[in-house]
Amino acid sequence: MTNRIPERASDAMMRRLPAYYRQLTELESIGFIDLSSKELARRMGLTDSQIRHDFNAFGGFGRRGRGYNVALLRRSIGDILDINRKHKLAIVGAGNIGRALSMYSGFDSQGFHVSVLFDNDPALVGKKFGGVRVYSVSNMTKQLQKNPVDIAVITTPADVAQALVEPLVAAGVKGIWNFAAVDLTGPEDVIISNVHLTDQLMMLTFRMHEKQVMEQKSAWVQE
Amino acid sequence: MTNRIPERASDAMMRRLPAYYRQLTELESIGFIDLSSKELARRMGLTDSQIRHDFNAFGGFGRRGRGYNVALLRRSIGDILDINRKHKLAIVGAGNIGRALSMYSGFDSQGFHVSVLFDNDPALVGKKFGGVRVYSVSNMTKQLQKNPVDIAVITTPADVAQALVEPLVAAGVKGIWNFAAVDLTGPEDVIISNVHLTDQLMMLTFRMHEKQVMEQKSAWVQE
DNA sequence: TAGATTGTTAATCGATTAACAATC
DNA sequence: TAGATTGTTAATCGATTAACAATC
Repeated sequence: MTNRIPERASDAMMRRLPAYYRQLTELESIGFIDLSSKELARRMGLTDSQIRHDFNAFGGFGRRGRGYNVALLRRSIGDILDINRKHKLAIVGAGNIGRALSMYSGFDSQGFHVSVLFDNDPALVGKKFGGVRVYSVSNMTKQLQKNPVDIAVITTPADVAQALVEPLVAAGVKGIWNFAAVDLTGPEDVIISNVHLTDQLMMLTFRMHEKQVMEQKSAWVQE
Repeated sequence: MTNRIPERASDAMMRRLPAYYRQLTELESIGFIDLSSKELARRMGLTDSQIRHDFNAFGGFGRRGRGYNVALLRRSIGDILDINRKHKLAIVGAGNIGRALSMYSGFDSQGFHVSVLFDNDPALVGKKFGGVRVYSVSNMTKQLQKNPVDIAVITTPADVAQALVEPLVAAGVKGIWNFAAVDLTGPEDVIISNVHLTDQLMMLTFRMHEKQVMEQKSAWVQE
């Protein structure tokens, strides 16, 4: 028997997984029991072939001739995403973004629980935002030893962000969601996602501009 | 002469453009004048071939034997991204996320200026966050006629988000950055970017879980 | 059984990388 | 001129789509 080490999923496929999960949650809630790849493809703007390919990369959850059981499929994709359990989050940086994320209502319902905030500002330490208490960064290691978290969200100024990675990893953090405007690096067994909010706005203006240029060109050719 | 309509850039390439821009801004600030694709590749973890390919899709900004002039290249990519001019933003929804984004310091320095906030809550109307005044959503159309914006940022509850698209588009908005937990749709000449914050956390847990499983499998095979 | 639809392999398409002539 | 490095075409790689046998 070969113990095939599963290949790393491509970024393109990974990005589809939460979308599948959302769509299936929606379909389950409106009473769908069975679902064909064709119907799911229609709703999501994908091809049925791609959907079957994606699901099969993780083992195949359907029945020939019948389609997929929506509840089972949703649960299976939840397992793949590892969201059928709770995840604890620490937010480091209790500024605007950090406080907003700690009060964001969409996380808890998906099993993401913000359990602690950290900040350097003595004026913020001891305060609570969204029911989450702010601790001093100087007590971060001690605090995370008492109450470990899976994921750290970094919302500090860019210049102090990299220095946080080492103590966070030492405290057992396995994933970092970084909103500071730098590309953070860390040990290879820790997943780091660098968000770069302004990049997203730049991609928006790029597509806006691209569309505008294409329309001009297209009108010009027609003349 | 053929008037080739430029092809739509792939998502993969588009995502590299802001990263190029950031890297070049950094290199310019530390005094680089010329730069080879090889050196840029090394710094960004890409191949030199891909970099030359990317730049050439937009016309080619280098000189054989010499490399690229950093300042010129940065400016050229800024033109492609359309960020060498100011963009005005309206934020619709003055809740946690909306207020945080209005106070976020990273936008203005890149030419993204939040000029107005809208909210339904009478308790918020008239207040200011980050120097930006909150207006009632019922006055949105009138207000945007007086002070038009390029981009709308939607940070409302999911159930009211879609209804905002039509009036925003009618008021001249060409791009929508949507943080509400729905996929918004609009006319095809408007660019809509649906963020889905929880999707990003799910992708993080997916990679964390994937890594964990791969390590277990790998250890198991070695036994 | 007949019709439907998966799981899976083969074909196609597009993106990345390699190679090298052009030229600074 | 010799060395360096782009611009650009060709080769390769990987992802998407098509096709169809398996089977509910």
